Amino acid sequence: MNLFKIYLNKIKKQILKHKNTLNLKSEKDLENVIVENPPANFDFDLSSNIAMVLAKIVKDNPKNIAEKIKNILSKEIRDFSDIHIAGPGFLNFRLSEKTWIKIINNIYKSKKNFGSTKKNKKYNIEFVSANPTGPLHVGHCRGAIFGDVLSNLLKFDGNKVTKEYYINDYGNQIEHFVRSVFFRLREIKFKENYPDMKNLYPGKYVIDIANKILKKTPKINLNDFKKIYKTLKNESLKHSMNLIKNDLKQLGIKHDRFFSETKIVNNNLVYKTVNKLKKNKFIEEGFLDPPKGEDSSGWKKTKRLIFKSTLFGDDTDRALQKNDGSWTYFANDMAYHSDKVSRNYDYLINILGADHAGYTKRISAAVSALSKNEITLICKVCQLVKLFKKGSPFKMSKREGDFVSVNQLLNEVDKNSVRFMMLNRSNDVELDFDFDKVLEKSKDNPVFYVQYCYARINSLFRSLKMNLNYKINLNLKGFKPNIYEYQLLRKIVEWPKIVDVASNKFEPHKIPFYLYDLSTIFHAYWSKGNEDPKFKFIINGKINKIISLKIFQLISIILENGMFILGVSLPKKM
RNA sequence: GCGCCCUUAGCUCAGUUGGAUAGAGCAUCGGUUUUCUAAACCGAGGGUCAGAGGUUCGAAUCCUCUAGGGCGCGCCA
Repeated sequence: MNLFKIYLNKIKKQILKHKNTLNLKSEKDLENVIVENPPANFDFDLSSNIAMVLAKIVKDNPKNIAEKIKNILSKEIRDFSDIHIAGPGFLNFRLSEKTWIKIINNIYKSKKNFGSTKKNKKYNIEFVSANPTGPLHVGHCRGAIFGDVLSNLLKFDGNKVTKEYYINDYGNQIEHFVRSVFFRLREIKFKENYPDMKNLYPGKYVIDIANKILKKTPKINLNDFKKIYKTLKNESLKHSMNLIKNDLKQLGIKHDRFFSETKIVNNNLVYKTVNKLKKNKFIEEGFLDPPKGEDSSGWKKTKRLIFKSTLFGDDTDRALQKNDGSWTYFANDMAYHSDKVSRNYDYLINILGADHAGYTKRISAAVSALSKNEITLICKVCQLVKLFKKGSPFKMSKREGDFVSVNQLLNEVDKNSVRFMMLNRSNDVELDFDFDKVLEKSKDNPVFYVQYCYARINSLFRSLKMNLNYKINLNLKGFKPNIYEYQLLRKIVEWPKIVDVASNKFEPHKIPFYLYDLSTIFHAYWSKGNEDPKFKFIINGKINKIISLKIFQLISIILENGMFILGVSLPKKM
């Protein structure tokens, strides 16, 4: 139900029928033709650049061509009540009232599906994947919400989506973490001082985890770290993953699948993956040069397995083995992605933080190699979140206690505001997150602005003692939208296009921006009744104009669909 | 040194596969409430789209170069 696509096709069809009149050769000539909405100061519904595109091909004046096209279309397409040539050769179209009624009824019928096009693809989205060494902090929030909303968006657009979390439960960081728990346990049990060692995790939650473990197994043997490592690791990770899952739950996020790195190592998936790529000569033994611009004094030039990622657009080839011959993080991740590739998705998406942007080329290269260039890994990088409090920035540092956890954040700020605000920017730009601003109930806070729009519509129906779904029949006689109502209608039919573009380009931020714009036009119209009583919706307890109510129903459908995608609440009363 | 992202109004940012007079919010100034929710609305001022070239009917958008800011560079995860 994308009006612009529908009329693009209708127009193309008619023009091709008359291609001899216009000296056209084939459909290819119409490739760059678009139909979109004209600028707001034109009182028209649709606009096309077709005459200008054709001018280039048939080497004629765009205004002459526009005139010819206008003649053809006004005879062949009955939906238009007016066609107008403007500017350098744009064609502007006004839809007839009859057509509008048809469109409105169609939208109303599609309801929950309005805006959705059945794309029917299978996606895998990996996001968050934070190290299971402690609870989530604010920095994780953006990617988490981005991934969740992108999933909602793609699902709304008719696709199947698997939301996945890769648990990095292997390697040095984990050992440091488990050691931290170990020392906390000794601290509690033997009153030993917690050692002042560089790599230990300082957070209080480590003590909580130690206490939980002690409660469950009070007789745990704490003499030999190596001996109890496996058990202790399992227990510690279980607890830290619970912390993370709980944080995600509070944000309204639930993954479909958790995939463990340890499992990859234990099941020899890395060997299998490496052998596969060795056959294609994408992996070979060799030497790497030390990285430039960094201190390379500790560099060891030894022979090891190397993935030739430069064959797939990376800047340098990548090591798969450490000095001791064990696998690198990348080798394991490659094996993990090999598993994802084997699961037959149409698209793989990874959501990463800005600090991992440098990783995208090599992992994309890996997916290309593994899938014989069949599958593209799409990496979306979320830039940093800058935190503000009372207008001034405050820095988080990884050192003790100096970071804001998701838990703390949600103690201060409502989940709905957090979700909306985190998406109210393109993922490519840094985001200022102001604690005080999200608490405000004003136009400063776009969440409330959009919610208020819905609340007002509901209030209106309440005043009329009507249900929001009250059946309203339109007929030509009563259908006389005013200029504000046309503005709203024109905005309403943009919704499917917004969803389409947002989902094609993986840019969920377009949704909140659109909802805000729609709300702006609504609030403006609402206030017109203050200036001029003839714009009031209720006069003497009765409906003034049927059409405005119908339009508000359409708006509420969009707000419901949009906020559903964002995972933000939509109260009927505020 | 190299890679990714960014540079649009005083500030924070949108800008739909290249389209018409580049748009919002905040801030500033001035107005609107006997009324369906003022959590709102209306008006005013504010621009060399970082700079320079190029591509073309047409560039904030595409290409090249330059300058500035952020993140990163592993045989860590």
